[in-house]
Amino acid sequence: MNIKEIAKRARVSIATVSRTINAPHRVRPETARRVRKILEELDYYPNLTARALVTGRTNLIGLVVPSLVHSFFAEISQSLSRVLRESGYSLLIGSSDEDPEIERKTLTHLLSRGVDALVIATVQQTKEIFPKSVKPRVPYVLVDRSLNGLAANFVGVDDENVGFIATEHLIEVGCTRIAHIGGLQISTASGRLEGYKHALKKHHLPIDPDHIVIANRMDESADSAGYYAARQLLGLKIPPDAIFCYNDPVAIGAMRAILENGMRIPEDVALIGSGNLHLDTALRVPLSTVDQQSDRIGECTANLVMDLIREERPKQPKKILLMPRVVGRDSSNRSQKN
Amino acid sequence: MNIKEIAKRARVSIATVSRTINAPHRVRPETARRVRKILEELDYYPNLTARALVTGRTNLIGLVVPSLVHSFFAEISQSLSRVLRESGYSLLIGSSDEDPEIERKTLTHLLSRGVDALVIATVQQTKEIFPKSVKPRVPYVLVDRSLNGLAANFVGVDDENVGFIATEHLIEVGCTRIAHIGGLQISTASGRLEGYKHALKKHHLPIDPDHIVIANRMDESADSAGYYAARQLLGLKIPPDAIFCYNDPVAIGAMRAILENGMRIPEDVALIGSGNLHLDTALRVPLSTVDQQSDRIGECTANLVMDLIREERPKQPKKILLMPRVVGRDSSNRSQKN
DNA sequence: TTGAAAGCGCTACCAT
DNA sequence: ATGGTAGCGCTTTCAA
Repeated sequence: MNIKEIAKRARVSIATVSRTINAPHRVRPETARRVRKILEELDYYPNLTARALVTGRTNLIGLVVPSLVHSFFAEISQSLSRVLRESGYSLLIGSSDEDPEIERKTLTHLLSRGVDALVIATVQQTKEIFPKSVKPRVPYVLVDRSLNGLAANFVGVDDENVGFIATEHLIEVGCTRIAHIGGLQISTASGRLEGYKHALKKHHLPIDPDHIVIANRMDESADSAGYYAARQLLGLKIPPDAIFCYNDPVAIGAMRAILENGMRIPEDVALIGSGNLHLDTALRVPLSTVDQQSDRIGECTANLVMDLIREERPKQPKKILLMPRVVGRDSSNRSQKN
Repeated sequence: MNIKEIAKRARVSIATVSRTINAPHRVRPETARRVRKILEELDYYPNLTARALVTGRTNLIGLVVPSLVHSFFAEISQSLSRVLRESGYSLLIGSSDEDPEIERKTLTHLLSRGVDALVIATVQQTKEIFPKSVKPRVPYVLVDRSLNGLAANFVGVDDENVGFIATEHLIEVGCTRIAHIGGLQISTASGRLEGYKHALKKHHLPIDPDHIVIANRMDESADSAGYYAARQLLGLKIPPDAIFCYNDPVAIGAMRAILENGMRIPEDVALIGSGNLHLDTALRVPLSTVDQQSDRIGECTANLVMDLIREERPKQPKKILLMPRVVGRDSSNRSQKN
């Protein structure tokens, strides 16, 4: 069923059918009505592939995330998807499985598909996120993770701030030997580490290199990475009395290690993560965390993306920083003790 | 950058360029080499929209899930995405937000986009999942939830079996007053309910209507639905000593209600859910569950979908049933007591 | 082995 | 207000 068939049945030209669909005001009401009737009778839906080919716009937005299973990215995808859908866009989702190589291939593929814009939570660490000379002809937005020295559109939180308020929170509840389980070398990890150090300095607490451990994975298995990192910390001669974890999955692994070790949370070791996942409250010990407004990230990104598409010529990249916020729960609740 | 430009620079016709890309054996090796060189120099990637228009195949698979945030569907999406990507397909994902109306619109939209096949975890309850007379011209596969009386391709678990083995597990650990918090009127919910009853009958336990409560939501907020349903059960004169929950999110809510009520799990009330979510082990009480092999669902679906696309003429619909399996954890571990 | 050309379904321009 | 038609970038005959 195509526009030609409709035209034949309605005894008008295909141009008129097209206008009835896309610019009804340019068709005589009576004609439009007749065409519309046929359209409905035959349950016609335009072939969006053909439309895309001629207009040069697919109404497709490409999204690349490290993992769909990680709630944080799932939440972003969900809200992004909702807002875009309401404006007639569809989401072409690719998971990079935390692999830079897959991410690059996926980006190339999405570009080849003609997406109107790209949204990327990158796992790459270099500025050249696109394969050499694959200059994206479309606007793109980085979410959650930014890239040092790359002036790109960005939506996320200020990670140094995340690290700072999380650490300061632990200090405020009375902890003094605060460790950090960090992530790999990406912006979010280094930002949070900086914030952590910054908070310690401000409160005149020493920065002990032994108290900083890097978890070697941050995807679904961040859990076990957090577990081993925490064990390492607990094995120190003077173990920490608090741990700020890179994110909630890491914190969940750390929680397991601490409890297995016969220690109590928060009495012996207080714990805070980041991301504010849905299930945080249902955990062994309800987990304190830093809320990163994942929904808002999705919404803001959707709106930014649509703005970018509408723009004629690329403007100055926009950075949208959302405010992180500490959500205190049992895992850091030492108020009774201090 | 298009095929025409390549042809000009390589001093061949566009047909030859096309053949070099799609059927190299039909081009003289020397010519092919020359063309390929230009292709690489200019970093050419074919316009897949144009290709789709002429071939009639987009290499796009549409996926509609009730929610991306629900880990179970996220896991399916992830594995589906991986397998399809490896075969050159992309996933066009739409979340229906548990709303049948949005689901129908999304389906129409995806069809309009020309997806080669559809994968649907439907929230609809009638056989007519497609809007009236929008006859899908493409194969589709239902996952997780089937539809009574609709002979469609299906991949999922045998839900009656899920209910049966979950309930029997509770019986085996010594529970006798076993309640069920069920889901809304979809196949998975009614299947599990049947299995629950079946197990009770087999073991000569009474089926008490008061012990069957229906949670009115099953998405992210299934948590709170489970909470209220459990409170209702705990308020009975003789409260149950075990609850089989429709799924893990519901069980998590029930867990909260039980603990808040000052009762112990599993000593006072044993608990089992379904879905085997990643975080089950990290919960307040590690949750017993029924594993539904979400990864395998994704993989099987991907393979089935590709088979269906390759088929010339639609064959008999295929039903792929995976074996559910009880995963016993603390929440039902009453072995010491019995 | 290669090239010319039709045509996928649609939009957009120009003409009427 | 409507129709004719070029052409988006590609694949696929058919001819040479």
